[in-house]
Amino acid sequence: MDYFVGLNDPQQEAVRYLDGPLMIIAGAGSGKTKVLTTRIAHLIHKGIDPFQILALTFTNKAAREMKERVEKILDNNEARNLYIGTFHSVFARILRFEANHLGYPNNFTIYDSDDAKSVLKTIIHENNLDDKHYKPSLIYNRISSAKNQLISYIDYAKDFHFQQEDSINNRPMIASLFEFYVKRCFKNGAMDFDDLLYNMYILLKNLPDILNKYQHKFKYILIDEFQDTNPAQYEIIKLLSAVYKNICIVGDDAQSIYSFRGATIKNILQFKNDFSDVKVIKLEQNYRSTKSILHAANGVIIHNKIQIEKALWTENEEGEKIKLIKTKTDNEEGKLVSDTIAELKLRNHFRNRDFAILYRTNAQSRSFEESLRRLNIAYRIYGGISFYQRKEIKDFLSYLRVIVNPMDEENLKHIINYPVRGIGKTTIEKIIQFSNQENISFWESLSRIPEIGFRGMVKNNINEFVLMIKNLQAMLQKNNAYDIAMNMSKTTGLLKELFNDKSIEGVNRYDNIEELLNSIKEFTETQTDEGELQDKRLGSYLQQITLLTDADSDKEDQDVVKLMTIHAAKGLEFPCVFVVGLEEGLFPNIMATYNREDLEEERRLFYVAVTRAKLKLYLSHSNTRYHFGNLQQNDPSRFLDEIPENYIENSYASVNTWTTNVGKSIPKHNIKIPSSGVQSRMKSLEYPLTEFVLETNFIPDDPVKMKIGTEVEHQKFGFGRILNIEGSPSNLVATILFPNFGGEKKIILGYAKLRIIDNSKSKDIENNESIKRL
DNA sequence: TCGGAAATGTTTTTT
DNA sequence: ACATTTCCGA
Repeated sequence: MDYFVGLNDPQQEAVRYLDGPLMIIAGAGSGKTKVLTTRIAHLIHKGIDPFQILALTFTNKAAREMKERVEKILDNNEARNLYIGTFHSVFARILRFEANHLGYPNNFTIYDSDDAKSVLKTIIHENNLDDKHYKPSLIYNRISSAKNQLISYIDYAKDFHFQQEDSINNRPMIASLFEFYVKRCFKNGAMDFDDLLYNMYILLKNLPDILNKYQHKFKYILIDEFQDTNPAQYEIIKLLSAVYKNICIVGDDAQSIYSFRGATIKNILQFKNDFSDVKVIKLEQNYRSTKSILHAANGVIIHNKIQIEKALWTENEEGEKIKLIKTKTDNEEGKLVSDTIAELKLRNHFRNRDFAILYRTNAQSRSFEESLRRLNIAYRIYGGISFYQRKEIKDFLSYLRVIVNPMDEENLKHIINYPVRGIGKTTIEKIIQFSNQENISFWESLSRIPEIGFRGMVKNNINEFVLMIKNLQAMLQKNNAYDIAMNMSKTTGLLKELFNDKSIEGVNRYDNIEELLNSIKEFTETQTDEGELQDKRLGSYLQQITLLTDADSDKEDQDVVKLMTIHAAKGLEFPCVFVVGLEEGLFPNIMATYNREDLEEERRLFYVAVTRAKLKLYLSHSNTRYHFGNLQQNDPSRFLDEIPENYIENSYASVNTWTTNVGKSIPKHNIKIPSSGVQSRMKSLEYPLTEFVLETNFIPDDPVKMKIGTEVEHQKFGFGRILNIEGSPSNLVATILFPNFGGEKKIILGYAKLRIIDNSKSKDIENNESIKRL
């Protein structure tokens, strides 16, 4: 067959080996997508019905691409019938169909993590617990991690490790909150992301008929990015593949970077033991990167202890050495990277789309945005707050969700008084009380207004609201998603409310809603594939929309520089890559430096970053960086030292701003008139040394006077004691213990706003020049 | 009960 | 630094 042309031997073998368990260890850039798609095409060519092929990917985008590529190879419509999607979207589809077996409505709502946290917040308050101690996000993470290990709230309460941890942290109520949360979600007819996996497992595990049905439906199963699956996903896969055992997993343990989401590298290491006669094929030839880049990557990953043995190699050119960019500040880092992009465009005729800037945390995008904008270079940031998380979009979708599933109390409460219609807090409280008392849902209570005792305006307002929702619900059967959304936006006054807001943000919000309406229209009008549900209704729309991410709305052909986290860059490749912020504490992130497992994952993350590059790779780090509005000093990342020296070029630095005259170029007293916010933050601090006196003019002392042991005061951190001073005379760095502000901090004395408090407290007004300047 | 001011939290990564 | 939440006065 001609689709074998261009495949190397192991790739061909991986495509041809159709029956029985197959594990493909596919190094970075080894053509694994090509193998997967060709394999699917080959299966279909061999007569396997596409309806019987299930392929699970990590992102919707990967799924879409895979389908397109199979279509291209086969050059017919057969690929349309494939079951390709993410774990979450495929399972959501199945659950939507089978929901009744679990006692859920078919139109169940999917809660994203914001929805889930907001439900948790309510529950925490209902239990009279402090949400400072029982932080919703923390509770959510605990519950999520339990569900990803298929641990129910009952098991959780008995689980030794969870209980021990909770008790050490003095949070004994988590198990109980877990129970409340699960029951509330169920009552609301809602599943969170983890439920899509957990409930899928329960469905298969507890209902043999259904298990049997899907086991036979999916005769051939393929799983991409297997190293990033969690135990729940793996157990489901084991169940589904138990009859035919035609399971093909593709993964690379060196690229496992999602353990924080419950993924475990154990799955890939365990696969060989869990299935018998596993065929293992390694794809070790890299087609993506230059020798320099690949060798550098290999040189780094070798520092990890836990890994499957493999030797990645390439026939590509040697290429240029990797370039190291050093800067003084984070802004300069942005500037230098942008300048380099501009220069490369000019000299080497690269286009914007050839560049990617990859960072560890979303917060790092700012300086690059600014500098790119200054040079008029088009860019796009991926991740961060996605379109669907915007307030106006959430409000809008809340309405649609309530129409589809009025049992969803969370969304119902969200919209009942928006736009304002005179149903206030106390009214809602009363309704909640009534529903608890009668053991009915919030929505059901709304139809029994006289019994609660509402009369007059309140009664009318509620009745009007209920009638409006009911009218919209009446459309559900006959009308498509767009018709209902359009109708809703008019009858609820939502569109009008936004239209009347003529502020810049208001106009923006209106535009966003328009865009959303357009996307709904598109959803109802596009011809779906036969394999998909031919379901243009609102419920179907809502279920898929929650599972979309930023990357999924990518307009492929835009000529823009791409900015994203390394996590988001997984699976992608770019001619020129900048990996930025390579500093201790940031990357490896401070949170990941406490044990070997986390550090190794961090190193794998770096490996992923490096292997995104095809031709040119730049690594940058900055001496100082703002964090929470404070200047911090960071050492270069240890990962930089791990790159073999002969592949990296150290000389690429902004020498003029870096090595020389650090002290001279910076004003000695970098004084800011304290903002009121800072003052009030100080007020709440208590420190035994001295009573804090509120001051409007905070004049720092000359750092020269500060010694180890000196007691100082910082505008934000409060009082502290200098534990250590190091560095060159022009660039002294002090380690200071701030008992009331999280302990030790490293502070550059040249920049710091510190006042000596054990000598004098004199308010020196003479230095006012620098105040005027600011 | 609303809007502005003050206080507080956030930054590790995401389906 | 920025966003969100809470506080407070009219």
